[in-house]
Amino acid sequence: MPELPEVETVKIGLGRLLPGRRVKAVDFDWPKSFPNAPADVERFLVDAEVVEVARRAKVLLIELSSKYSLVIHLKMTGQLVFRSAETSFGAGHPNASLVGDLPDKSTRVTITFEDGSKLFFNDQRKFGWMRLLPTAEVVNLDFFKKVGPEPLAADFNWRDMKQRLLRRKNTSVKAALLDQTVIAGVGNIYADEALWGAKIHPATLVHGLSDAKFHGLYDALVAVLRLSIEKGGSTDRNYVDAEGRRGSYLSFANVFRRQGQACPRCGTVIVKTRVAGRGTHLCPHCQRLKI
DNA sequence: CACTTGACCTGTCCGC
DNA sequence: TGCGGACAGGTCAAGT
Repeated sequence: MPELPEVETVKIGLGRLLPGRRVKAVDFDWPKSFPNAPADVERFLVDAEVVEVARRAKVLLIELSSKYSLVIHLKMTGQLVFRSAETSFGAGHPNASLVGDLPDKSTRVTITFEDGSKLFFNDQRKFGWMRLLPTAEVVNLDFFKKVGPEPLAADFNWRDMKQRLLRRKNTSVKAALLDQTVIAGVGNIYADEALWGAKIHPATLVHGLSDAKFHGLYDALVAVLRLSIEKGGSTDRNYVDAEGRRGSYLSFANVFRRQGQACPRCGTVIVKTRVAGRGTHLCPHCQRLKI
């Protein structure tokens, strides 16, 4: 669920909150959520200071003064929520967190800083993970070696996108968009939204797309990602920003989870179906499948 | 090699 | 009301 815009929103939030803070203690219980040896955590995380927060694809990187970095993937239900020592927004406060008292039963890792503030890694479904790695080795992770280009990079254009997608020419365009080795950061929400924007049926085979469609898909994807970042990401079940607040993008969505409602463009009822093994939302009039 | 499906988890919702 | 099963979605491993 956290896709590129959600992870970017968390990155921006943590980038404002964490740099300069020094780690005092780390608590974790679920080994899969944080598989590092306690001795390494003691040596390279405790007493280290946060230098910078970055993002690549859907992965967050918290760079530390120890020359190690925390590499974090939120997968579907992961959250990174920061609480200052005195945070206590009452219910009804405009900045009230959606998340209650922490730690709670989905808290997998708690990082306490010297000033008493804390960073909680919550993950209901335990698919997400956090790893402590030498910063220099991050680029050597299989994931980083294989992951595709950032769709919002200044030098990424529709021709690059066409070329990348054609690596999966015999599969559906939706499956190709979701493939992180093709393009980084696109997940189910933004794949559906971009395909609606470009008037392409998600099951269309990549090799069946015209240049005009590739160009339109690029424009639609970039537009939807930018809009969502501007809105603080999606308002979805588990996603919250670094301060535990919802985003508002989903209220701007045109098809995602809008089955049964009218297509904003033509009024046809939006349907939900299954493409590439995923729940897929589309307008049967605007996005016709032609083989 | 290209492509598809299942596993990893927990919580929620739907039908009987 | 209780209960089983489908579903949610990111990624990797295993299967075709």
